[in-house]
Amino acid sequence: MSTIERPPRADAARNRERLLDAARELFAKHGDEVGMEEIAAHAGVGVGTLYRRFPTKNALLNEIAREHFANFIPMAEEAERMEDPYAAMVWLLRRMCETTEGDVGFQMAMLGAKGCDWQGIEEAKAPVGEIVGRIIERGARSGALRPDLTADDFPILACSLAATIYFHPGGGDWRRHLELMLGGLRGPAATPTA
Amino acid sequence: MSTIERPPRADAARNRERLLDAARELFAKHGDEVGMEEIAAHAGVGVGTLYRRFPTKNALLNEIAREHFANFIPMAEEAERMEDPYAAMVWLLRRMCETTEGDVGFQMAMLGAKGCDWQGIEEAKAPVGEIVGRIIERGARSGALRPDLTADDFPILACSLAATIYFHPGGGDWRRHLELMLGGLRGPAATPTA
DNA sequence: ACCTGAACACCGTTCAAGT
DNA sequence: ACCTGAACACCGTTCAAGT
Repeated sequence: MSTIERPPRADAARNRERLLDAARELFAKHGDEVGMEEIAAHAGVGVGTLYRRFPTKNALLNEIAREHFANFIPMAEEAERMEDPYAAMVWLLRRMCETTEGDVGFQMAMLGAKGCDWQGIEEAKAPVGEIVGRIIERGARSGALRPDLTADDFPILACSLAATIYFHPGGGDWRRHLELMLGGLRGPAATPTA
Repeated sequence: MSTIERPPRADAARNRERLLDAARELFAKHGDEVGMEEIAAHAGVGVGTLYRRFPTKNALLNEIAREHFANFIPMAEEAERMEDPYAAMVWLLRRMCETTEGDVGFQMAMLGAKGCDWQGIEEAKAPVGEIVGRIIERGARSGALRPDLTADDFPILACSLAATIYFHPGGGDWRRHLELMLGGLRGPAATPTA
C-alpha cells in the first residue's frame, strides 16, 4: 500500500507558511506566553486551522526550534575550520549566544524549558553536537582546551549560557558569563590571544 | 492611629502553618505545577482559606523562597570563616547546589523563573550576596580567585548552576558544571588541593 | 479537503453564603 | 473573623457546521 504524496492545496500551503511566520515572530518576542488564538489571528486564520496544521502548541514550538538548531550547523562547521580549538570554542559559543539573544522562544528551546515537551529535538541538536565533539577532542589532546573536556560537557555549557540570556536579559550578563566560562575551558597551551 | 496587632485566632494560625507545610512539600516535589486546589486539599482546608492567607499563588512561592534563601545565610557565614577564599567558594557553591537539588520550587526561585513574580525576593538574597562579596574581594586580592572577579558575578554563577540542576536533573551534571566553573574562578595562587 | 468559531476542560482567583 | 465551594476568567484544544 504505497501512499502517494499529494501536493497540498494552494491555500493550505500558504496558510501553513503564514502560521509559521507568525509563530516565529511572536515566539521570538514573547516566548511561549503568546496564545494560540493570537498566533492564528496574526496569521489571518482561525484557531481551527492552526490546530489542523500543528496538533499542539508544543508541535509548533518544536518545528521552529528545529529550524533554529539547523542554523547552528554552518556556524559549527565554520568553527571547526579554525586551527586553534580554543579560538573555535570562543567564537562558536559567542556566536550562538548572539543568535539566541534576540529570540525568547529559542532561548527556551536551548534550555529545554520545562512544561514544554522537546521530544524529537535531539535529532536537530545532534549534528552540532558531533561537530563540537570533534573540536573539543582535538583541543583536549593538543592542550588548547582543558585536557579532560568532553563532548558531553557542551550541552551543559550551552544550556547554562542560555539560562543567563533568558533569566538575566538585557545587561549583557551573558558576555561576562561566557568570559568566566572560557577561563575554565582554556587549556595549558591555549593561544594567549583572547 | 496606632494599629494594635491582634493575635490571630488559633485555628487561623494553625491553618496558615498547615498551608505553608503543604506548599513547601508540594512545591519541592512538583515546582509550580501543583494547583492551588491541591495545596489547599493537602492542608485540609478550602481554596478560599488559602487565598485568604496568601493573596496569590506567587505570594506563596515568594514566602517559601524567602525561607530557603534565609537558610543560605549560615552557610555563607561558615564559608567566610575559612582562610582560603577559593576553598570557601568551592565549599559554598557545592553546599548550595546540594541544598537546591531536592527542591524544584527552590530551583525556580534561584533561577528567578519567568512567569512568576519574584519581587521582594532581592531582600532575602542580599545578606548572602554581601557575605559572598567579601569572600570574593578577599580572594581576588590575594590571588586565590580570579583577580577581576566581582560580587556581581555571583548571581550569574548561582543562577547558571541552578539552571543545570533544574534542566539537567538526576545525572549529577551540576557536579561537572561546578567543576568546570571552579576552573574558571581559580586564581593564580589558589591552593592546589581540589 | 479545508476553514471557522463556538464550546469544552483546566486552573488561578473571587465572592456570596454559612459558622 | 474566618471558612467553604460554586462560579468566573483565561487559554489550550476539540468539533459540528459551513465552503
